[in-house]
Amino acid sequence: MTASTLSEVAKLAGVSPATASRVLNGSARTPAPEIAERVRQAADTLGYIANAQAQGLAKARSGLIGLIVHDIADPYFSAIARGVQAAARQERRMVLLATTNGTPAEEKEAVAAFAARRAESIVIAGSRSTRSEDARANTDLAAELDRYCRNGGRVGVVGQAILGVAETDNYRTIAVPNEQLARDLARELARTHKGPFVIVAGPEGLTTSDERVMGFQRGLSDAGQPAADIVHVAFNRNGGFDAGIELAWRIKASDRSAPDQRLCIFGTNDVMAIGVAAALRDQGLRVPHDASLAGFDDIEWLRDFRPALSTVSLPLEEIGRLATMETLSNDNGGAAAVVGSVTLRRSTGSP
Amino acid sequence: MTASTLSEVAKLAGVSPATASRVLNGSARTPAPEIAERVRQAADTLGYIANAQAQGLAKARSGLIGLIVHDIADPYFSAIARGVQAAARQERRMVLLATTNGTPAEEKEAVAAFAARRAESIVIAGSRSTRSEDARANTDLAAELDRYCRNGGRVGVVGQAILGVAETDNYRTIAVPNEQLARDLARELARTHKGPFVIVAGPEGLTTSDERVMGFQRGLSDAGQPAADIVHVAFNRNGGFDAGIELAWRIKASDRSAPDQRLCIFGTNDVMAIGVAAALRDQGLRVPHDASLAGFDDIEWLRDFRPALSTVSLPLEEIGRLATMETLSNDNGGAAAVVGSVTLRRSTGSP
DNA sequence: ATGAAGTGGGAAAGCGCATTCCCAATGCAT
DNA sequence: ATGCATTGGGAATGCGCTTTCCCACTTCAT
Repeated sequence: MTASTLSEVAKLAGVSPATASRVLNGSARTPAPEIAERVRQAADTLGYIANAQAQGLAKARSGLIGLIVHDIADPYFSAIARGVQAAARQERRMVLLATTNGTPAEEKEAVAAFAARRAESIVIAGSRSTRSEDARANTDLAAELDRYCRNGGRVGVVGQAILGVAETDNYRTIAVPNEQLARDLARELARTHKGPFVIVAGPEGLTTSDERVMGFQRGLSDAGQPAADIVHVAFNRNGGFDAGIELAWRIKASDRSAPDQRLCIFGTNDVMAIGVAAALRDQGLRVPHDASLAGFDDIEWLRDFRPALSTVSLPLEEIGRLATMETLSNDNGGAAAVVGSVTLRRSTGSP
Repeated sequence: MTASTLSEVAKLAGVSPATASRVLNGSARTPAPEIAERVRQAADTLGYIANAQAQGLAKARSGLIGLIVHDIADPYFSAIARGVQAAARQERRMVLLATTNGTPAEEKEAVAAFAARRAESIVIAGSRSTRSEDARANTDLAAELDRYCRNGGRVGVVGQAILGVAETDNYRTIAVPNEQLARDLARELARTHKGPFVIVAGPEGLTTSDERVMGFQRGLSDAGQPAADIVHVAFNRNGGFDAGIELAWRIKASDRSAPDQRLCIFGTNDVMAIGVAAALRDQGLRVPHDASLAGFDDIEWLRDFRPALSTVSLPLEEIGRLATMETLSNDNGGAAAVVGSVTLRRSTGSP
């Protein structure tokens, strides 16, 4: 590690480190053009690259943004990550990445690690959990975030607020209207679908899933339909597949030609819905012929899937971008709203 | 930013900063248990979190790994990123993320930024470019990497080596046998397909695409088939779609029932192939009925796509993991090899 | 001509930590 | 009882940079 230092550059240019710093790394004071040129020359010949760690120490600003996701390979999160990255780039920051598998305990660790690196802000994406076995870890996470905020860090949470964090101005949540949108979706579906509804949900206590379930049920109720059955499985493609296999039996046992017996399945996220579709196909059933199917998120990579999936479109990249800007801006007004929309496609079309 | 410091902890515990450092952040010397306990208590009540920047400065180690990808939302890269993240976590490092849209100029900037942060190693994923308009930027990138390596940084490149970088022990490339695998794929396809082949490739000069094209042609030649036509489009889903629209005309104009006129389309990556499929479907054509279709990469999220895509399976997550470990390990032996395999599915099955 | 205000460079003091070096205290063999 | 090695804590230095603060020196109004 023999990278050259500022004082080496200064010495070569025949100036003081202070002056070199001023010309190379910006400051309120601008040295004379002739001197500046000499310093730049010296820096160039030495291949000088400022040590951001030292700068961070001296300026008490790191230029770092921490991003916490469940799984970076999940298209939901990678879309958000793209937005975060874009915003960070625009604001001349770098992003630190942490993945947690969705466990609050690992989220807490990530926050601590980011705090140690003095990240200027932290963006947390991914559903919260209200399960009792996570209660302890959630409390710890909230405490860690509290501490981080008290020390001047800013945090932006995508989706739902994290329970127990003091609501300071440093802590913002980018609300995703999961419930409202699921409700809209249900109402929309109920207009044409007359048979029973089934919800393929994530584990109970996963807030995002719970909100979507609740909204969907409410939408059905709005439409005068009976509540849907709920199947709880893993909140991913394979969970959807498992549920799909199970539901296939039910579909086969019913009279599919009777509109009032035809099933409409709502997967609480797109990849689950895709898992359901795969399972049904596996069992010789066709969508929408034998059952309707809808998802949530409108994942970009799934749009070429056939039958095209009815879903709720969420501006994921924009959400990531928004969350990031929110943690960087000082205007505490106008909690920027995320707007999604019901997108009906073939998977809930006529059989 | 009022985070408490080591000396505050030390003062509260009634010891010197040196001692506090030794107990809290590990050292060859271990203070007495009774003292250690006191320090730990103090740290706890103050909510002390070590300043990683300061530690990095003092120890000349940052604990950072830089990851450079074209686009984090692309499932190819996000799969690799998952592997990098897993390895980093295992080795107690954090990952810094940079996206570059595939331009060498931005890659160079990312390397410089990582160097400034004193990242211990850098993993670069994504195809190289040999296009003449990128030549200058490539040279700059190579120079930047050279400098980084000379200063003790380690770099791991996924795919092809970057031209012009001095081959030191700090610089390693995780070779992906694109050409060999494409060749295998072509040979395998040629066993059953008797009609003409068309390659939907990325822009000329994109190394990954070029390698796959070359390998495929070689495979066809091995099998005694004439070389395939090549369509150059953008190396993404929309590029594939564009090519698909064009090819649809050709397919419609041919006698699809004649086996020796049926087209087999090779998209040089999976998302391009999906784009082609979407376009053909759009034009009322069916795969594999009206044409065969194959891709490359075996993207996880595309496996539920129907018709199931014949492709070349690449252990993307493992590649990311490998690249990372490679830059962290000191044993310079055994250039760990990536092994892929041809995976035939329905999209190239019988019409 | 003289003092006040303004310019522009350098010296020096940290930023928060690790680590070397020093030193007092202890244990042990002789 | 004496000398030597060993142990364990603290003082001090430095990592590479930013930023006050200070100090010539120049400019301008009076």
